[in-house]
Amino acid sequence: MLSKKTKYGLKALAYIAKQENNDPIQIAEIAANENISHKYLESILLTLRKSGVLSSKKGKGGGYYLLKAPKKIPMTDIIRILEGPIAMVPCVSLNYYEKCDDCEDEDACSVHKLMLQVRDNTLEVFRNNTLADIT
Amino acid sequence: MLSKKTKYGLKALAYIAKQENNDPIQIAEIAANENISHKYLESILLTLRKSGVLSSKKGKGGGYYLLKAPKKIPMTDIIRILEGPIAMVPCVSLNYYEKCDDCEDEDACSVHKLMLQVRDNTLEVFRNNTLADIT
DNA sequence: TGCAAACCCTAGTTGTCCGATAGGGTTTTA
DNA sequence: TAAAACCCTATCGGACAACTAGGGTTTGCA
Repeated sequence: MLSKKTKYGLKALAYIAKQENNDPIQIAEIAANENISHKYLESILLTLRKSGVLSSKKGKGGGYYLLKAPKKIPMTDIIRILEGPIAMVPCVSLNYYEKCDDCEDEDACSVHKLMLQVRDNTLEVFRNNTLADIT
Repeated sequence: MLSKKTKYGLKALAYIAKQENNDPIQIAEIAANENISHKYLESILLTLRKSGVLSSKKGKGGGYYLLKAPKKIPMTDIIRILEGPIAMVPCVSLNYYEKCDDCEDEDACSVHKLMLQVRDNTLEVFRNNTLADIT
């Protein structure tokens, strides 16, 4: 299941990317248009800023804006920042690999093989979609 | 993330399917070989029995056995029983559809479109794999 | 016929994490 | 200099995952 955090984050990014120019957009505007709690969205955008997807301008007339062109921002980046691993089990994760407590031999594990296939397919979708594609 | 419940369930089913004949296999044997807590596995197998994937024989020499041939049991069935929806958001789920609180127009939702792609790809993997394929 | 092997079933427990809220602090611009 | 806006930390309730406890019931075999 996709967390609300990721969902809200994606919607907010899409909202920002939709703008004609790259002027800063205020949290309040996004929150109102996408039906997201203002404070909660704030914490999400903060995460995205710290990860280098967004930057912000303080003070009156400030807000958040993209650091790169939407078509240069693949979904894999955003999902990994907000949701964490794309794989369904840590033992097939590229960026968050972890060995299972049970099962000694990964190659012999039935779940492992299946989840590898799922990961590859999901990854392909996220790699083929940029922020520009979902606006 | 795949729950342990699903993971254990898959491993147990694969273990049962691996046997030459269809004699009942005891919980204790599976638990020992797959490193799963006996009691916890018991509750998982119970779920699978109630869902019609497994049947069981009581008493001495009893255990669990498959009701159908492994190649007749698609992963979609098992995943849905143990994990629930395959989709990452309820609004793109075939079997567990639910409207989002936020977003009025699904067709205009950026997340919706993306997650539809993910669902279709994941579904394809689960449809193309049966229990026989992961043994 | 009795005992032990095995499944059957319901509840509870413990810990973690999501989703959100509270309450301020700091910076900037008009 | 005041208001607008982002910045940051802490907290919290509720839900859920992952077991655990503790028995009940059925069955096969000596």
